[in-house]
Amino acid sequence: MTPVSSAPGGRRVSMADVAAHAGVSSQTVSRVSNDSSKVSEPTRDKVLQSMRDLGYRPNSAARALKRGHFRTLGIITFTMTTYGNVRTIDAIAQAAAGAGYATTLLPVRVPTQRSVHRAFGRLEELAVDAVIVIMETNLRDSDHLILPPGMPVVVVDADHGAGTYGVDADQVAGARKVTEHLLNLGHETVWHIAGPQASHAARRREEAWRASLEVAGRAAPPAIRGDWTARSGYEAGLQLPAGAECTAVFCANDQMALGLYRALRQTGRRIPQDVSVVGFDNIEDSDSFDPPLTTIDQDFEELGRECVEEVMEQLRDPTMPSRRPVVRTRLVVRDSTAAPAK
Amino acid sequence: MTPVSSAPGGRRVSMADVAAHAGVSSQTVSRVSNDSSKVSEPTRDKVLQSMRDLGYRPNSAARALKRGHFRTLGIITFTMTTYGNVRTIDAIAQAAAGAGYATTLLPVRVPTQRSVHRAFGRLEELAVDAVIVIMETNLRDSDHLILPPGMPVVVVDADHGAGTYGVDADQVAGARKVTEHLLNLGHETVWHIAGPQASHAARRREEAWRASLEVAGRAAPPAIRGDWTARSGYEAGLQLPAGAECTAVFCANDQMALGLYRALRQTGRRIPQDVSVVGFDNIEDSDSFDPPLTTIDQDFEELGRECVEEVMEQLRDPTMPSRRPVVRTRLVVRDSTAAPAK
DNA sequence: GCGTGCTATGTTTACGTAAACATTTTGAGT
DNA sequence: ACTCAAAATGTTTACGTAAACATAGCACGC
Repeated sequence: MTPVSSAPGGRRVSMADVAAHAGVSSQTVSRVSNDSSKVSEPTRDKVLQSMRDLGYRPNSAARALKRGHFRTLGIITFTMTTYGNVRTIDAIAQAAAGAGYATTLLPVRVPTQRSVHRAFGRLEELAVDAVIVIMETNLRDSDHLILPPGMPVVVVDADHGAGTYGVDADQVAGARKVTEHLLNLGHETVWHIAGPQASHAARRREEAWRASLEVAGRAAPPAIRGDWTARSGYEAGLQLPAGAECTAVFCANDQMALGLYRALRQTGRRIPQDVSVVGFDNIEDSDSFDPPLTTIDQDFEELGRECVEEVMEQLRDPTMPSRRPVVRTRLVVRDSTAAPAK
Repeated sequence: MTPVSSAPGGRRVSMADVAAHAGVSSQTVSRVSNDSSKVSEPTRDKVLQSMRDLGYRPNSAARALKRGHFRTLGIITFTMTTYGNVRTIDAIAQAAAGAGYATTLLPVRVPTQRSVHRAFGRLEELAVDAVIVIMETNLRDSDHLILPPGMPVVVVDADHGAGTYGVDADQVAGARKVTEHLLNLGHETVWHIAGPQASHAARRREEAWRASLEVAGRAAPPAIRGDWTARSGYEAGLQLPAGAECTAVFCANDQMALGLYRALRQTGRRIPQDVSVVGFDNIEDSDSFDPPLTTIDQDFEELGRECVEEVMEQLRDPTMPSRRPVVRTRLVVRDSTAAPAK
């Protein structure tokens, strides 16, 4: 028999339909559909058969209404074009799935006040138990996170005030490790190709780079600003001074480092003999750059796990303060860094 | 007054609570919450004020139950590590958002029979009106898409039988354009670094490459198989014969082309003077490869739009057959291809 | 002054599920 | 056979919303 999938009247098949078909009460159908304990073998089989016959599919809306939750997390994200965001989203989705939660994407195209408000407005409608915001980009002050009241929120990668839940990678330690690595190799100073002004991560990496140079008593050259893309890294690279003045460059991400590679080669400089290059992110491709790129590895899986962990914490007990975990970063030394030529 | 966010009894604030607080019926609250027409100005203000006072947030589950839909699409995806998948997911999410739909991710780690079944099982529970499956990887026959009955489905990037809804990029035309471009430049034949055996897209690109060579009466060298990663492209590149025997290589994606660049340079060959290289995908970075990569651009935005379009079609009228749209591909010629040395 | 028709609001009900409680059946122990 | 507990199943109800229907108020024309 092929499933009919719609009850008399054209409605979707409900428990009541299955119950009638199997000659039991709807509660028994419910039991089979859920615990499936406390139901005798023959009854269960009968009900399961009826479910198949009718093409029964539980109504998630009714379930959620009854249970009071969706087992679904929302992710507000401004872009999926940067590597870090994608990895973070993926990691969150995996971790959430592990905890039995699905993940709903709420893409916000441009971080203007209007679009953010609209997105957060739509959140009200969303079938979601909690929200993770991947900030990445600065909002103007007036846009400050106006979230639905009573909705647990975790913010990733943002300057957040006290009282909010947040998770972040240890950008500062990462940038410090880069700078120290290069100075230890004997470079006089380190140049920096920064990410966009609006990005929290970019700002923190830049500040940590500058601070590390200061601690070491070195003069910080002016930062050159890119926009995360390889193309902007290429253009930034063309602005670097030629000759011995610039022997080491720290790129705020690996993609810009790729662009920098091309700019350096085009202007006749070898990596690492003439210029050492370090990236940030450890994208999958970076070990196949030519030469393989020295970079900072961020543990996105852990970041995702921590996000989900924080959310779950908040769902369990909304009064609990955030642990505000910081995910470690790790220097991966490959072949793009070396001591400067004498 | 700060919102209380919970009604007497600890429950979330409901319409009834707002209604009581504002001294109106719950239906009036519903009207304000929805159309907001047919309500007098003073009443509306009163209700809105009560909503704010109590921190009212509509219950999406109850709404969905009443309305019969969630305005949410599900995406089943096997990996978010390949560029194409991410772009597709992003495009779908954007297109869905444009149509007023949210997007729920359902990541399936390994495409084994068990995990797929489990995921599709969880789908039953999912608060979703329809599903888009980004196949990408072959399932073993026994795993064939067992989806909940009555759930609209669109499959991307798969060999699908008749009767299903599907969308795909025109892999064949893309691969043909590549081969013809290289032959037209004067190359005797074209080598191929293929994607993994299990991938539909990889298989179709490989077949089209081989067919194009046949049509031109050229012998097809053995395909070298990679796994989409830059590292595998590097390793495949090391297996290419040295010398004039191999002057043109078509990589099944851009990342493998990046690895190939390194292998070629390492074995003393220049691009494009000694070897021409073509990729597939036109990833954002490929114009910053050194040299900028000739590749095939896939219009992922259109792919995403078409997916959503197909889903909407099916939601409107489940009996309608699929248009089975095919998204165009475009050859982007940059600096990695040239005529072979004489 | 009295229907007539409209607008604003209230009342009832149903959506599909599952908890809580009620009842029946089963079976083990005497 | 009879008691009693446990297991299996049934009945009632509530979850929060919104459609459908009902009613009250009010302006307007004759």
